Amino acid sequence: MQEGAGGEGGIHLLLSILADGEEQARQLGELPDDPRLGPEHYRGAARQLQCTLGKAVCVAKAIEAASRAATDSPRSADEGSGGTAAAEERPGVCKRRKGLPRWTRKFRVPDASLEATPDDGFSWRKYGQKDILGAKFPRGYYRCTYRAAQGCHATKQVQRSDSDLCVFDVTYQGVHTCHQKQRHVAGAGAASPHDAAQPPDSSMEELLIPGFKDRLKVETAIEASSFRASCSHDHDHAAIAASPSSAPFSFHADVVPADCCFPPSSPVGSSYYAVPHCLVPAGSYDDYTGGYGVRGVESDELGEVVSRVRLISPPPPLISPPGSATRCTTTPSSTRTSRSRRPAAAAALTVRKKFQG
DNA sequence: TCAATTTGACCAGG
DNA sequence: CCTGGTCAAATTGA
Repeated sequence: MQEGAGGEGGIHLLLSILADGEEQARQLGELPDDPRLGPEHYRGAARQLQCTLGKAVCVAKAIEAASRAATDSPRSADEGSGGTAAAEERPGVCKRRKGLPRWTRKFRVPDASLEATPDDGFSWRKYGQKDILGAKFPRGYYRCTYRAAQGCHATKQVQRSDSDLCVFDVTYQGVHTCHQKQRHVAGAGAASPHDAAQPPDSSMEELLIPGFKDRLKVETAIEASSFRASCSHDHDHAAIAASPSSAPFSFHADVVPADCCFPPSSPVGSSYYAVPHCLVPAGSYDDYTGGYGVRGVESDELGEVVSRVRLISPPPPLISPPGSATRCTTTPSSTRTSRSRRPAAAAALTVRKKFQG
């Protein structure tokens, strides 16, 4: 029941992008005929317009795909993949979600001995942990608490860095389609829709956590994103910056620039350049497997894209989760509803056990 | 008692 | 065949 992914929200976004494009075209037409500006000046404006149009195409495709998906079987990527039995019931269902947008963030804690794992403001439920070859620390697997209740397939993987015990690598996969209220960082500046659990903007922040406090209870609604596009003329990439400011973590967080803004430039044609990173992870500094593009976008991917479109578009009606006075979590059984009791601590406990033992 | 986490097993991809 | 991702029964704890 992913309600109308890419529906009205997507339309709004599309209209917004088109309006931007119209404005950019107007500005292009009004550029002064000044020989001092040089051709690059005009090319830049043209590129910007091209970026915007590319995004519009992507959003439109996403909307189209979403409407198609709504008429087809609405089953999402791994919804209801109940282990062996479910897999047997649906041969061919892939447990892994290769096509989903994926991006990585780094979280730094001030003290390596701290046990907590990064909290990005969303409610996650741990569903697994695994020792990874070559890694000193196990990787924790989390999925959205509202996976069953709201069909949200966002997941994340948390792994402590080998080289720096203060650093956690968090890999997000899929975007939140749920309506959970997202907490944001207290003391981290103005509330922002920007979210580490959403695909990153063009700056690919690395997040620092100077005051690694336990979950704070500041709630904020996901506001309409200013979702503005920016074109990198140096990279010939289009990227979207979803109101880059502070990330909504439940501890004080600073954002520092990372060293890389885009996926490595790939020798692909102009159609790839047009890949509006707007709707895809703009690339992570060390991991990017989305493979999105205007061309070859698969339906599942589009579903995620559309989901994001819905999230970032004019504020969806924020449905308070059951008992939302406190944050609720729901287990995959879809019958459980209660406050998260041991947020993120357990995984870290395991890490500590490993440390100690 | 209920819900979240842990952990071993299963499965698919490479 | 190895590895990573997921499932689900068992365990934990409020």
